[in-house]
Amino acid sequence: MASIRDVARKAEVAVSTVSRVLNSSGYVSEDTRRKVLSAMEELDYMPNEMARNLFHNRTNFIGVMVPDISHPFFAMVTKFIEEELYKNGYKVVLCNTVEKSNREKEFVDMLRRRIVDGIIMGAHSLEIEKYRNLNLPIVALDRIIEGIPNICVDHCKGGRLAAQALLHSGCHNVVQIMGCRKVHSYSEQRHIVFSEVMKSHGVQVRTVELAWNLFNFQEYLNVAKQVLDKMQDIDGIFATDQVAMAFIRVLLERGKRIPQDVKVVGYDGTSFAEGCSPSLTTVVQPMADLGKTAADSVLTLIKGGRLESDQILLDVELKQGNTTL
Amino acid sequence: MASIRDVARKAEVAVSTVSRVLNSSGYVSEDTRRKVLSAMEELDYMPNEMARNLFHNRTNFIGVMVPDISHPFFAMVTKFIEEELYKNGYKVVLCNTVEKSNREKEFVDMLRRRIVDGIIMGAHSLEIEKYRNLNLPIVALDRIIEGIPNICVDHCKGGRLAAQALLHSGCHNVVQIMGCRKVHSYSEQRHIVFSEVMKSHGVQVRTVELAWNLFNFQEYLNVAKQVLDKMQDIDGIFATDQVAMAFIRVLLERGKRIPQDVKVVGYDGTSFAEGCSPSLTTVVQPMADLGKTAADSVLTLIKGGRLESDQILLDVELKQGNTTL
DNA sequence: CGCTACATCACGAATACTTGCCATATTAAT
DNA sequence: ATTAATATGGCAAGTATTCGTGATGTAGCG
Repeated sequence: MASIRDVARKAEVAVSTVSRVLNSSGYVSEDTRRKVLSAMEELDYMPNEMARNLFHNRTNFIGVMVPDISHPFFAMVTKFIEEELYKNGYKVVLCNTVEKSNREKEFVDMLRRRIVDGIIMGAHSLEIEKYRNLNLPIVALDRIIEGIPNICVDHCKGGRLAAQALLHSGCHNVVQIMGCRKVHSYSEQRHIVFSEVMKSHGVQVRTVELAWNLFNFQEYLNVAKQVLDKMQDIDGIFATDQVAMAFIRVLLERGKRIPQDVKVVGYDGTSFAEGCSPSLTTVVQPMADLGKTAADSVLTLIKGGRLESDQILLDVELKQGNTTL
Repeated sequence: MASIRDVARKAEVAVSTVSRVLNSSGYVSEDTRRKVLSAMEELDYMPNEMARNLFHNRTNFIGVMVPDISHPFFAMVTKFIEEELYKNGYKVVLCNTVEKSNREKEFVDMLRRRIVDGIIMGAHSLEIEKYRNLNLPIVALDRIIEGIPNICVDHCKGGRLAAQALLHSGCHNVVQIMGCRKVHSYSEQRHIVFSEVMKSHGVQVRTVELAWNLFNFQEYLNVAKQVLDKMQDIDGIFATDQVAMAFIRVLLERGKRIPQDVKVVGYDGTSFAEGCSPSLTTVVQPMADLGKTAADSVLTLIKGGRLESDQILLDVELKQGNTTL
């Protein structure tokens, strides 16, 4: 493929002149300009971005790390991240981490090897110590890593909203399904608050913890069956949308009526929740905002700026569906 | 950050020696080797990948273009693409195209600017002419572009399977919802075959075409309402999972029983189909295979190899749910 | 012991490609 | 003629790799 040198040769000018035409910088006569432009066209020249990047010491890539891109929540957030980054001239390098814990370290190394300019860390990790206090353009998505700014969702409010929804619906005996505790996510908060609120109203709460890195609907169905086998008397369920859907399916199969017999509140607000029948009452996370804010934050860090706060907290809302009263 | 020069200086050897240690090539005495290694450690040196790439003229990036990463089908396929590429030392650059038709051209330009080594084109396009016969490492995912190899799904069989499912359930009057015809996708075939099979059995088929780039559940609900308003007598529906879900929701809201009154067959086999209640009978696309094959195909092209065929056709299966008899 | 031949090791220069700064050259205006 | 503005060229920087070449060291043979 043609290089800037080939263009220069063809247009009979110096390489630097071609560069000037390319970047519309400095002085170039209209005549030369045309010559260069037509040489470019003839040779079908495209500037080599790698050489450019080497010079500028940037890549315009941002690494986005998620546990599972096929999970609706992460897919949606990633979509908004991509959109915002694209608007700012950056591209997304995608990385799935499920069941590959060492990839997180690799990913941070990508930053140090100048493969990406920044990282949005939306993944769950078991070895956060590895990249503490790196002081590189990294932001965490809904996770707490010491020394790394995070964009989180107000899970306390989320837990409270979920609790209130089930309380209003008259639940007395509920179960909540939470992610693996080993994952240092701020989202644990919602289960703590949920529990507190429920208990303060005299409602019995049982908590079931999922295994690490579980993102598979069949597994969710198994969990639902096990839980419902063990706890036949529950009248309320709080879990992420997908897990909630699995419970609904098992409950309906067992002849329970929703919401009359059992109430269900989801968490996430993915299209899952609106797509199903009955539609799920769920705590909606601000995925668009989350994505945009995360993107803007890394960009700020890359530009050498500082974030206003080390923790940005975004709001959640309850979306009423037909699984609660 | 430290460069190879800094390491060389510190270890008191030539830059090229450091390079040899780095790449374990050529002769390096054990002594020198140790010196270099410890200098690297001390300086926390990481080779600059950009410079490497410039020299080798490769980036180890593959562009993956999808209309909407938040759509479960594309999210799932992307996941498998990423997995396979990762195994082969490549990384995914993600690009969403919905409502940005010029991005496809930009994306192909990325190839020519050496930003990515290859492209998997899973997007719908209105201007395929732009990158016909480019002879670059591009493969199309379930789309037909002249001169570009494609990995497709046997939509003929898919259409037949869907038709048979509705026939077996005793439908007499069905509607199928198809994507925008402007999108040159091989998936049109399923609707043609579906129609043929149904008609050959004396079943009336009506076809509704969606607008271009429609990936939003609310819109699907609107379409479902409109269609059901207009065609009150239909007893069978064939559409992609998400659209099918919208129909189910509207049907249930209107007091119809599924599958007694209306049968529904989906297409895709995303987790949507298994997550909902009633579970959807659907034609399952081989998403894992699709992703892996697409990834392997670009890699073959990048290595200068040739694909066995310009069209690779993957199999589909019917997954029986509770929306047909 | 000394010389040749070969293996081993290290280095400099060239390469990849673009950009930015400095220097030089040309033209026009005062 | 001097200054300013315009136009172009040349070279270095940015970093890692590879190749050719020179410099050692070692072994074998006469």
